[in-house]
Amino acid sequence: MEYKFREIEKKWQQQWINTNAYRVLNVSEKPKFYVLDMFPYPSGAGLHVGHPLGYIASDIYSRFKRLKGFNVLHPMGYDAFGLPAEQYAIEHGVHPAVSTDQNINNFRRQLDNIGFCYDWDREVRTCDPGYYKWTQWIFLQLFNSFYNRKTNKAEKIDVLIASFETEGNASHPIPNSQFPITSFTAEEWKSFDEKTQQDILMQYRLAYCGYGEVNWCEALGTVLANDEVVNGVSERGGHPVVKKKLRQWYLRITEYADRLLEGLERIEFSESMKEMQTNWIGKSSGAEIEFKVKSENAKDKSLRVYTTRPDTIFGVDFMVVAPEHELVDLIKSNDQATAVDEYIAYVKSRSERERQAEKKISGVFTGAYAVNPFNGREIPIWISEYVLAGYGTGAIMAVPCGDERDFKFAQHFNIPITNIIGKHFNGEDANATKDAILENSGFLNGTPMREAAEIVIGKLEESGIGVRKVNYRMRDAAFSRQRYWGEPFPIQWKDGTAYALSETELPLLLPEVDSYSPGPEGEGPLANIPEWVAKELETNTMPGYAGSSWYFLRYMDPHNDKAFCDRSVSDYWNQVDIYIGGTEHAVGHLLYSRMWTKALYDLGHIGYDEPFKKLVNQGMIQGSSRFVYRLNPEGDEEHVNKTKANYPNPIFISYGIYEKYISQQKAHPHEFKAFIDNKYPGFIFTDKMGADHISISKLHVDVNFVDGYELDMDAFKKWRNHEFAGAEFILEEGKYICGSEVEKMSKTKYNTVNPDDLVDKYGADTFRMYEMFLGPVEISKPWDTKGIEGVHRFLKKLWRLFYDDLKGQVWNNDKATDAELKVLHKTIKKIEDDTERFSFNTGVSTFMIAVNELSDLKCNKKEILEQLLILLTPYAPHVSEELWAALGNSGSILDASFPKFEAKYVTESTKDYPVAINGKTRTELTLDLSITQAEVEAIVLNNETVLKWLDGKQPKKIIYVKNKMINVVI
RNA sequence: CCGGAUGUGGUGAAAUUGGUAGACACGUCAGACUUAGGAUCUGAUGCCGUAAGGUGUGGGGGUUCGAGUCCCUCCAUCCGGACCA
Repeated sequence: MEYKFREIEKKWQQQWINTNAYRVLNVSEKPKFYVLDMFPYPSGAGLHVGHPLGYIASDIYSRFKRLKGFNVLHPMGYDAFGLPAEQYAIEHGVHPAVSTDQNINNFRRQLDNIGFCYDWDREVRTCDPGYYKWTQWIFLQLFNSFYNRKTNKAEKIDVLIASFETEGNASHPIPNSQFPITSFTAEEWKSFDEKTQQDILMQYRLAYCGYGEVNWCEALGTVLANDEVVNGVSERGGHPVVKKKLRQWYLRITEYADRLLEGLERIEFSESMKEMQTNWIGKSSGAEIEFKVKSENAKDKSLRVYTTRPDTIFGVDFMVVAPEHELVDLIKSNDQATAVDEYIAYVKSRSERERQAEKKISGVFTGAYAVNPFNGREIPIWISEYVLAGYGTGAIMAVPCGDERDFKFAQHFNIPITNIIGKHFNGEDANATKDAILENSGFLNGTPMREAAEIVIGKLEESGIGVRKVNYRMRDAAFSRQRYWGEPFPIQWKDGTAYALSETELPLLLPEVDSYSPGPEGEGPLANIPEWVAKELETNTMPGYAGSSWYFLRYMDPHNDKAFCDRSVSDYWNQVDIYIGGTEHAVGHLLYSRMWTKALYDLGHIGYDEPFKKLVNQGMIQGSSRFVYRLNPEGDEEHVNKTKANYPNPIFISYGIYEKYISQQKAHPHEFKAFIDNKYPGFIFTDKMGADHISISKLHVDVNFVDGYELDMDAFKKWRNHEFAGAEFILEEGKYICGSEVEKMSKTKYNTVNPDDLVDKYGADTFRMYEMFLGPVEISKPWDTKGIEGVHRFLKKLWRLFYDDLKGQVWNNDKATDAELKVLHKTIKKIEDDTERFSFNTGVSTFMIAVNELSDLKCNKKEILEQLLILLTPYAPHVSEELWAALGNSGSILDASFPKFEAKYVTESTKDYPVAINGKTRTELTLDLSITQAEVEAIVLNNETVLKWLDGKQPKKIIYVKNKMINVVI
């Protein structure tokens, strides 16, 4: 009987649907376990072999945990709002909901093909009103909350209002220093009109509306978050991005900066992932110092700077302010006014990209001076674009002997440099050391730098000219898009003030629109709908990460229409035990989800403040592209036409020949000409100067008709509507060999491999095991289908332990021998270890070894095979289920329990152990591990070879290593 | 420039706490069965050497009876952040 994987897999997939085999209940006697995949954005391109890698890993782990007796939550859904569907709508006029739906159906079909154990009853789609109702609801929780710095958590805005009514804002100063009102009493609060009160409250809300510089992408017609902008262009599409002031919604994630940092210590993320988040948050501590300004045009002004190195205060040789700094216009001297204006005009003319790309030193002196508060020294104030308006105070104190950029600036403009670090400064490079003893530093002379910072901060605070200050690089997260395909904000405007809709009005449905193009003045498409605008509803929509910041909670209680997730349910499922996905979400999704979880926790809606206990990053599967090399006619027009007439068919040369004659390092055009002239006389043109004109195009060829590197020439001729039907090939050793390169897997590079094709050819079980067999889940690697045969052979070999092609059923009820039991129990132990530590590649190997050994032993015993199948279930569920039933078991193997290994079969009792002498030469002794240490010594010391080596000397010591090796030291 | 990770055969990779490096598979070679083989099975396969033997985990150094594994240093590759004061 043959292994008919197609029939088997179809049959069991249907059976699992019929029996609801993967239904998970929220009530169980068993301990819970939550395994989560990062849900996909359903793109039109469908799945390629790279996508399921993480899904297969999580599927294996879920099934394993189920066998181990856990109630496992393992859901799947779709991150369905987002730009590509909207772009598609603009270009093709198809409603995003329609194209998204189609894409989801296709994804689902592809996923089902592979045999995943998702509980599809729990599927979520972020674009579903039943889902985004709760996204809007959570937004309202954020809108109606503020961050109480006293209690260090989010609280209801009512708490804040009550506090204002009794004591003004003394306990809760306004976080935004730019806001015109700074402090007020209870009476003043009560006297404010409604609009003023609302404006003030907006300064505190966790989700708030404000004006700010945003990353505006003209091509996409929308605002992008910082992490969606890469090197000055949009992450998606690579369009230029500029800064623009717009009314925007924000999340006050900066209030959570410290807790986001602290939380990293409690969760299992990879070092690099933690590092990325830490960098993104960018916490630094230092001081803000106020310098009095001496300027002919401005009196009583002072310049506030932020520094992490207050210990270098005596090394300040100049000050630098950002070109956008508010003081610039006030303090510029009459002499310098023209130069300053010119410089600012120059800076404005430069785009963000130019500023990033060419970092040349530029700047201008303002003509004003700042006064060092400790020694009264007058320090020139400069303007330069290397100081950023958005960070700190937009002004710095420059210490050229200790800071590279300051040093270069001083050098460039010939500003004298004060050395406060003695021999640590060589006059040629700045030295940012903290180990120096301070010199030229007034009262700090002789003080180690590490101690000086504290002393300076103390003095500053004492005299009121500065404060200790912690700064973060992270900005509040922009939370609105001028787009259609996203969640509408449950916000209504009245007289320029935003009000929350009541919860009973949710979901606020996304309306139909006639056109997906932007509304007036950079507003979203919703601004084109008269009824929407008449009701003064917010015309922005939420960004892609809104729905994905909490989806892991919805899976727990997906059909609840009373709450986003019942508290008792989230208490049961608790944190995601293991979360699997790519590294690309390091500073986006993973940070936002953590913040939302913390906010929901603060407000009492869930019982934990970190969503993911452990994160596993799956590697990317790259494409391994294949190339063919086409010889093009080249030379003067006459020659080209002649060649085209003589040789109308495209000519392709094999990679080896291309390598030999053409590839850049070793081009031999003359030899190549001679070679080609043999077959195609006159093809290559040699001009009067004797130069050979050779033109070769390197073309991507579909990897699906290249076997390894060898091109299937017939398939190639039929490719792309017979575009190359008449192709001629110059072969090497009778074959056409393709060139190769590792690139991103993409349709345009013809290097995608569709899982459907592989499942069709080898079966889902083979496909699953092969993806795991490729290597560790975390490692990125190019796809190579070559080895899949080996895994397929393994499953066929397994099958033959049960069925013989001729004899039919061969398994029997004989009693297993010790040798057979040993194979089984060794395998149980190894599979348990491998699977538990996510080493699925060695897991697959372990099965191969087991089946090889059982084949060698000719073991067809049910007693052994049955247990082996249970182990195999997570990896190859279909074939396990089939053979499990064949052995006469009535229930599903999914409900079996993972076998326990018996120690006596795993630790061997007798074996030949090597004896090392001085760790070098080895000889063999047969020992029984049950004997005592003294007996071992006696045997070792009476061993002939050892005696010879000892040569009458006493051994210094005998070392026992792990019951495995014994080392005699002479 | 800073930070993180990784370097093991022709290839993907094992080696879980420092203990016989290269498991398992691909590929290659040889053989068996076969009209045939892109089916199946058996054997060989790190490198040098006919062999005995030597040598070998990016290079150099160190700790240890013993190092792929630990420490120092250099090199290479990949990823991330880059004017953040």
